[in-house]
Amino acid sequence: MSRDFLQEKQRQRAPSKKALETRTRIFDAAERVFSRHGYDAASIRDIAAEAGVQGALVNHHGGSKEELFWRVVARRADILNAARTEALEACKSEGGFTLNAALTCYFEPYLSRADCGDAQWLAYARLVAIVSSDTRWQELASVCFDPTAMQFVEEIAALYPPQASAAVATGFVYSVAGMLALLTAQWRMEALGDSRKDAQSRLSELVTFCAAGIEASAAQAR
Amino acid sequence: MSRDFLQEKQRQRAPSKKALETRTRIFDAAERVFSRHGYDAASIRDIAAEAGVQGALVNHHGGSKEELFWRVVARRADILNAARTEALEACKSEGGFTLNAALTCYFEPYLSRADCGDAQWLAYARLVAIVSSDTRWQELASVCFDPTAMQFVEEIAALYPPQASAAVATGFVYSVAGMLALLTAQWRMEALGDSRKDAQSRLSELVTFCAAGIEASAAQAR
DNA sequence: GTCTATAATGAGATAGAC
DNA sequence: GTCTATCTCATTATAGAC
Repeated sequence: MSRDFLQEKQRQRAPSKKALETRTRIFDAAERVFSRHGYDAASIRDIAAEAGVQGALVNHHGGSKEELFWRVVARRADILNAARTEALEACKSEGGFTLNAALTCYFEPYLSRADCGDAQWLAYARLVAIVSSDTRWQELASVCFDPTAMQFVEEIAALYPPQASAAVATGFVYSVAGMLALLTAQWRMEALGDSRKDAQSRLSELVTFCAAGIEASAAQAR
Repeated sequence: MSRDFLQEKQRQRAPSKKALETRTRIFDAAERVFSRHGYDAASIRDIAAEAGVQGALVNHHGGSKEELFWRVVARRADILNAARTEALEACKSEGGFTLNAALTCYFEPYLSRADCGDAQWLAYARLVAIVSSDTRWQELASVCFDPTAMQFVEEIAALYPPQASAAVATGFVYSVAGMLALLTAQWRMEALGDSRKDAQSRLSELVTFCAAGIEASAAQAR
């Protein structure tokens, strides 16, 4: 598997408006079903039923099951990465670049979309968690997420001496794991005694947690 | 599904030595196959082949696929929880109880087994990651992991004023997410520029990261 | 682009002999 | 306890009509 098929092949003619709507409906349905059941337990039939189309149409628009998953993940990754990079650039040009600001620029574009009631973005969060935790999706992760993550890691590492850069990279992975936990493991937090709900204050608490963690790790590596 | 079947039902007579070996071989094989492919993508046939037995025998010893998964997860959870609680008690009775010590008591029993070359414990790490990140295994997690986790959360929360307890619970979930990331996402750390390997120093860095994070979150909640 | 129908495969589970 | 054989079901994917 490679990213090749993510490039739409040259079409004979532009797709009709109706076809595009159907395709979007299928991709949205796939996103929800994959997020509910995971990759393997999700079936093309489930996805077709959720989208209100026939199974064959899912294959037509999405290709094989694995291709469909790649496409669904890549679709929002592009939006997300653009928002993250843009926030980072804005932050740097305003001269207020700090560790806390960098983490906020990375987390916020995601959390604001997911936490504020958009079911599709919330579903997408679980897809990212799946991709991030399974070596099976290593190449997909490296295509969709690593370039932007690398950019952030380098910017943050520049705040510290060179010998701390490995600690920063690891701290960033811990931070992303924390972000995904916030999106997918609130049930565990509740089970352990945290029933707070406010999304904004959870974001700021996550940033506090991760920034302190990276700061301490980098200081120890000095 | 409930935990009922985790209680071995009364047997007519004690199982033979050979039968116990076979059972262990099947459980070990299931652990490896589940960890490689995830729950859904793992098949009973794969597990049987890995154990060198017939498929029917897997059902005989493990019950249904879902029961088998429960049993495999519960098997090591008992060992792990005992080691964690014991370390915590030892630490308290020596009077050296701190946040860092508590986190070390929770992480170390796991990481020392997983990082130091034991393939079965390493495989088990991925099972825990699966259980912790999917609401489908919510009940399993609450049976196997929540009681001990709760104990640690309460001990840690006692170090802070009451209004910080929710932040401590959330910080603990972030910390466990970090521990799982260390065990299952080293490939991401390498992709982002950390190629260090030493297990002992990674444990101490993880503790540094999480302790600083919890400390800062608790301080903010004050 | 969309549908129906179906091919081809592999899954989990069990019956019953030994 | 262990094996062989088989049942039953669901899966992905495609062929071909419209």
